Amino acid sequence: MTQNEAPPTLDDVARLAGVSTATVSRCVNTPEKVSAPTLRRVEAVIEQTGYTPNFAARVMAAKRSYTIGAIIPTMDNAIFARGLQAFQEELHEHGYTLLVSSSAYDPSAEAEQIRTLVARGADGLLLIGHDRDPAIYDYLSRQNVPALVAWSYLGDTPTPSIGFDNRAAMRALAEQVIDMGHRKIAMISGISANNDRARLRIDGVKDAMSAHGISPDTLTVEEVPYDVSAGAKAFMAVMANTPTVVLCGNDVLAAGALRAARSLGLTVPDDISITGFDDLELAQVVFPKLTTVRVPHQQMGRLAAQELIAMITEKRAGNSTKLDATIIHRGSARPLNKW
Amino acid sequence: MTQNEAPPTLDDVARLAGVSTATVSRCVNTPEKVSAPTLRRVEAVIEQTGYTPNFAARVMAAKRSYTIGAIIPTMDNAIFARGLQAFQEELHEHGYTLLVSSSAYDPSAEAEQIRTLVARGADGLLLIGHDRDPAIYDYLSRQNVPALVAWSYLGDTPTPSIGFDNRAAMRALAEQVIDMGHRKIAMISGISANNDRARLRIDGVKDAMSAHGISPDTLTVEEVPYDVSAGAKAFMAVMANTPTVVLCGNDVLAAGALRAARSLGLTVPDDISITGFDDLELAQVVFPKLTTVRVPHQQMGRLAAQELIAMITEKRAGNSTKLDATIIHRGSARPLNKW
DNA sequence: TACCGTATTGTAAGCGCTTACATTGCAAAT
DNA sequence: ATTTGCAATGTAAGCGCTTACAATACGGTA
Repeated sequence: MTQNEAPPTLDDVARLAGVSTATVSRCVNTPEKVSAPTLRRVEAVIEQTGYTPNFAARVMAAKRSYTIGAIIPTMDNAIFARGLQAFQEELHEHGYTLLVSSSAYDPSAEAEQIRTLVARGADGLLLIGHDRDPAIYDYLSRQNVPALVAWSYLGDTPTPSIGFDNRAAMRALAEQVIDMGHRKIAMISGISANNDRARLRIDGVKDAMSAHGISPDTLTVEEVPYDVSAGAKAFMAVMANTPTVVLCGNDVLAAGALRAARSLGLTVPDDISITGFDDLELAQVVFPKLTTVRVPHQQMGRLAAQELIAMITEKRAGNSTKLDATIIHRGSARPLNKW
Repeated sequence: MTQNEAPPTLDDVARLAGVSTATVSRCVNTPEKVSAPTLRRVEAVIEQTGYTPNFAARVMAAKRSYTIGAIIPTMDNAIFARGLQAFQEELHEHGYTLLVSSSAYDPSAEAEQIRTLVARGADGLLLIGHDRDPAIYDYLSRQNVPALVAWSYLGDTPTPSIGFDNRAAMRALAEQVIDMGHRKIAMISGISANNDRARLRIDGVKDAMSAHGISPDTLTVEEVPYDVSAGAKAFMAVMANTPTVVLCGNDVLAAGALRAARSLGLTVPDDISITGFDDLELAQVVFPKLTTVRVPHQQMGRLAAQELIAMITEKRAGNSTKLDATIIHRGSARPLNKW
């Protein structure tokens, strides 16, 4: 059995094809610079030996890895999956590879992952949200690694971002709910520390309340991790204040709230309205289907990839783009009709 | 502003600390071989310069990357998320980094990803399921990269695996359903081509039918991609044969089936029983909660990590482990009471 | 006092690739 | 026939690190 042989190197290929290493390298990277006969001969040898370029060596010599790193807060639920999928596809079409790691919403884990990805030669980084130690941005600029923030658009940030206005989106949803007659509002939010998305969504609700003459102080907020059971538990907690609507910072939390409501014998939306955020597939799986905010995941992912690649190849600062999030009305919220 | 400077290298550190490059390398990798004063001095310089070892250079010189690659069929739904999370955690505790990529259930994409990960110097690979071109296994053994299969345990495979017996698990569930009196059975399966898990689950149902004197030919099978809408559509299709129970190859498909049932005005489980597989979080979010097969995701992930690390460090063939999957009864299936 | 073993550090040879620069060959221009 | 320009190829210098081996220093032993 063929085994334990060292894998073929570029030198091996060069020797077997009777050309120099430079030529083999050209065949692999810039075939248009090689004459047709030579190219054919070299490719035959590559095929026959099963040669694969050694990535580490390539990165070292070229100082370019064609690799983009992304650090997302979690892989556990689908929040980032669709956007990341689109990001990855777009990258792939441009010859880049995506390296993903998850930080479990832990800032220091995130910092470590960022260092790891940079050390691995990532040409650029995708980060989620703006909230993080400024030292990280310093480090990145010192290492000359372009970074792009997604999932959150803020006006004037030093690091460019492709995202939507979490605050305005949540405000829009809250205003519609208020227009339905709801006044006693509760919110189940993700943990807002180090998470601008969560924080801004809470702010958005308060904005809507203020704008409609409802004191934001009357908002009951429960902050919990983004998982179904936590959402259910939080629902129990906020119900102590007898709200008529529970706005959730995320569909996963809303799914938990829905489950808790059912277990309390409450019918949604007749007894209580519940809304989500993100429009994950989950939103249409639960019953009733969730009224929620649709986030342009795919578009965000694709644009982020394009912008990041442009930043890398054109060696320029990135441009931010604000995308629109839209309210989707489904069955989980309805006008209040008992006064 | 400090910018555009080349990041500090090991040579820089050596010069600033007044030692040789070998000593700096030792400080980083095997500090116990360096005298305390030297170590202190070097560490101070590292701290002060913000030196991070260049990963590519390290891999090249050491021929060891402390990186494990995993190629999963999809990140789109949560099927592999929990297991992978556990895998990653266990790896991390041993100083390894995980590189994940998804093949979108496409064999040739998978093959490409495998090559990519090997070229990147992965010390070992985690693969999902056994079904793939033998040439891939050849390639891996030629490149001397250990691989481990997860999510499927088959008796005597050349490539070791950590998983459960998909066939037996599905058979067990099917037998319980048959014991409930069901005779007209339909199945919504994932695409079985190149997917032993899907295939074996179908086989498991047929086994159960045969064992109970029901002709396996009467099983209606609909194969669709693993997503909710596909599950819903497939449900419509299998209902043409008026089954009393629809076994789904996966919770995601079952969630789709549930949704379709509701849209047809059918009550689950009174009008029809539906079961899932995997026991994802989703299984408890839908209504009614799914009767399903619990897969030991976490345990599988952790064990896989341990075994793979052992294969790498001890340079030995891997051992397979068979884990147990258990049936979880919740509300989506019930005994047939109308004869 | 001469010698040895051990602990610590240094020297330098690669690891497999890319790429600036040098060389070669040949058709077109003079 | 000589020169020029360009396309194709080769030469060789690194990229930043690890590690086998060599060198050194120092305490202990005979």
